[in-house]
Amino acid sequence: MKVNFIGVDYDYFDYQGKNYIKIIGRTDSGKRICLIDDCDIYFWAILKENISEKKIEKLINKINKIKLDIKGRKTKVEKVELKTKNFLGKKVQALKIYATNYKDLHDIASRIDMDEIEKRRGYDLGYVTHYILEKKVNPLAWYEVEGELLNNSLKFGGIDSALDVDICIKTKSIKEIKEKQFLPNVLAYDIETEEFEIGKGEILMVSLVGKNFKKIISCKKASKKHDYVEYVKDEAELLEKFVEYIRKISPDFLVGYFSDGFDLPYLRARAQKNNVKLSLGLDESPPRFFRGAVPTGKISGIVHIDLLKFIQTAYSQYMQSETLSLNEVAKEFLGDTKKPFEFKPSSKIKEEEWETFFEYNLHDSVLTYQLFEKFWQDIQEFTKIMKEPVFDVTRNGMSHNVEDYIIHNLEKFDEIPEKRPTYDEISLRKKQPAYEGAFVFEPIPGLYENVVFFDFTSSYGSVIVTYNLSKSTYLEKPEKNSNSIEALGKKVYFSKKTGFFPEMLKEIIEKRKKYKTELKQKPDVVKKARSNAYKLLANASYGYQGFFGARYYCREAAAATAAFARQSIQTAIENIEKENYPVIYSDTDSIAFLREKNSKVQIEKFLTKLNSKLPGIMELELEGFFKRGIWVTKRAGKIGAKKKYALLGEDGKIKIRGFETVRRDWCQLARKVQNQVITLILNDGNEKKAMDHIKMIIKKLKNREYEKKDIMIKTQLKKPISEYRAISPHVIAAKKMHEQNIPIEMGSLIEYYIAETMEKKKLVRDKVKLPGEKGEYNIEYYLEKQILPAVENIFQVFNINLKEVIEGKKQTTLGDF
DNA sequence: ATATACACGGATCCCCTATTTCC
DNA sequence: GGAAATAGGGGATCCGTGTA
Repeated sequence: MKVNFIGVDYDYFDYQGKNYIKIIGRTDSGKRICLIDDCDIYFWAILKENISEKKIEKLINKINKIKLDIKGRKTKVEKVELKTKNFLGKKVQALKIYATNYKDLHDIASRIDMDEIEKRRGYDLGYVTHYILEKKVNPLAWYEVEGELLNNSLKFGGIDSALDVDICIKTKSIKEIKEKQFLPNVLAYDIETEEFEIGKGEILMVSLVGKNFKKIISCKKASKKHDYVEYVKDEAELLEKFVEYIRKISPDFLVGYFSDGFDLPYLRARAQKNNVKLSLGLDESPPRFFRGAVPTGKISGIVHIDLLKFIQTAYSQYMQSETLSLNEVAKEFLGDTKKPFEFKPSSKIKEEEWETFFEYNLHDSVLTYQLFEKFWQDIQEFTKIMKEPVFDVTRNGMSHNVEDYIIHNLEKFDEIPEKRPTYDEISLRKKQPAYEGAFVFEPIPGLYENVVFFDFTSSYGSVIVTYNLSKSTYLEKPEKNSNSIEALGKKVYFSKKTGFFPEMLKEIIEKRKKYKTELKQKPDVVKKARSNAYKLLANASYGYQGFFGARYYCREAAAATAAFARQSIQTAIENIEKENYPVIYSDTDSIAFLREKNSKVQIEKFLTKLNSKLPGIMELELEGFFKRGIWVTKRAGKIGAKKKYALLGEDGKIKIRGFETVRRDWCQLARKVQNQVITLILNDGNEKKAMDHIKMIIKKLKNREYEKKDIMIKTQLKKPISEYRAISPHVIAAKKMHEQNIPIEMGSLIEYYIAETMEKKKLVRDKVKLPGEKGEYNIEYYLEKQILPAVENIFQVFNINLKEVIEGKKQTTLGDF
């Protein structure tokens, strides 16, 4: 039988002691298909140098005889081949050791500790990755498959009858074909529960939203019934109905928001309690959970996606939202929000309120569904580039993605994969002191006109490529013709023979450039997603080499990258100053300077000239021209504050970096006022209007004209309450919330305000009150600790001591405020 | 558990010294 | 008068959140 196929969910199983891959996907006619396949199983034993042929032959014979009987499984070395390969860029002789079962590779490897063997590698990739590498059946790519149709067959223990698919094939041959359209069947879901703690209270309702499908299952009755609501008699029936609908719809993707951490584990817990089998898998298996910071929930044959995780790694750094709550994320990407609903115990919800609750619940799934549509393109590109299944790609962090990319591109270099670091190695790496990072220029506080920003494109990435910095190119001993620099308190050397990591990164950067240009010429969603994926990959590569968990960890390379980057930026600054452009500021890879009377064309010419002198793929680009920019002093002292500035663009847009305005742990009022002051000053070029404005604000503050929402302070709880050594205001607020049974956990955003107190209290934390608590805001605190600190150093730029002005005025015209 | 360092600034912690309180 | 308690100053540290 021949069929066109795309792979979506990857899993494997053992049959008669051997491993088989089970890929669930679709045919081009939309049929659900299961593909069964296998591949050679092997790992590598890298030999020491200069081992005689005779010795090798003896060694092979010895290894060939290895047989194991462990974990109730008989396994053996099937064959051994001698190959010439590369390991960390060096030519090596290695034995390719084939075995029966992937899971036994580790045990076999530990038996092979002969003297002639230097290293053992390639047994820790996981069967799915190993299979994808071996057979090149990449997720979300199209293939023409030829094989034996299993129909009520006894093969593999009757797998085809046990699986809820249209076609089940044992693969004979497989060949890549041109990309076809794939419109996945997607179902979003969301549950509402009595309690927040997993499994503690009953599930009140479940909503399911697909392409042309809307459903609420609930045992609570509303006064008016929408046709999408389906009543059930109790929780057990609700769970059964939920399973029934999912089985009927059989989606490729079941999508939730924070569903790894809440919805799916909650459903599982309640199913256990009600003795209902949560047989969501195509083989009717219940979800399996894997340990982690947040456990991940896997459903056999259906890809369970927790969108929150993907957004976290792929998008959060470019987002405006202050939290990654469904509400804020939907607001930012869809321009839509959650429906309003005030939570209370279900016994207190009136009949007419249930209707609103249903609408609320349904809309959460609608938002989740729409967000999936929004990110589907990105998920596809990530999957295709990393060549790992959607389930993993949507959950992995960026370092993991970088590593997957490397592993799936090693073949071109004939490289044997490096192993994952052991626990001991990781602890050792973690103990290493931090190495010197980026250079930041200390600005001279002031208001400047005609500011230009130059940026190094993919700065760290370009440095790694240009100076060939990686684990495989690092030279333990100095060599003459090499790249070298001071780092980690010594001189470090890197070979000039291009390593595979810099080479891969070069390709990533080139691709990113290519798609970015194409995108500019003719925008489309695929190019946008692709360009973005390569951009993220390029940006994460530097961090990867310095990350303690990386297979290709190289502290010297990471430190050298930072060192070469410092050198590059400092040279660029010198060259800009040499042309008599005053440099105002610089941080890591960007430089701000004044163009004074020079035209934009002159600046662009100057940029070309600068670029002609840069080594390798180092390149400066024009980030932008700005009408004005302001840099301020630090709170204490007179020196210029780094990482804090504001710009007025040519288009009139204001760009604010680092100021309290952009920090969520300052109250709205202080942030808004600071923003207004900055805007007024940048637009007018002086502080006059800003001064009037701030006086008015202070007056209103003292008259208590502001609402609670303006003065709420939000701070995230980063660890369990008990672990805090310093008891700061937000910890006190969290404690209060805990006492009032308001659900909080690590990661919760704690909201509180500072209130007036009867007695004089010294510590701020003694004045903390929760939003619900009665009290009046503490005028002195908000003036002295929020409003004034936010704007004081901005006025300092004009040599105005705001405090003196305010207090001075107070003396002359008492009662003015 | 799962990219890096640099930086700001609030608040508390903690040590020291001076002053007050207690006996 | 001397020891213990308290207040306050100031640097160190913790903590959260930014920039790149």
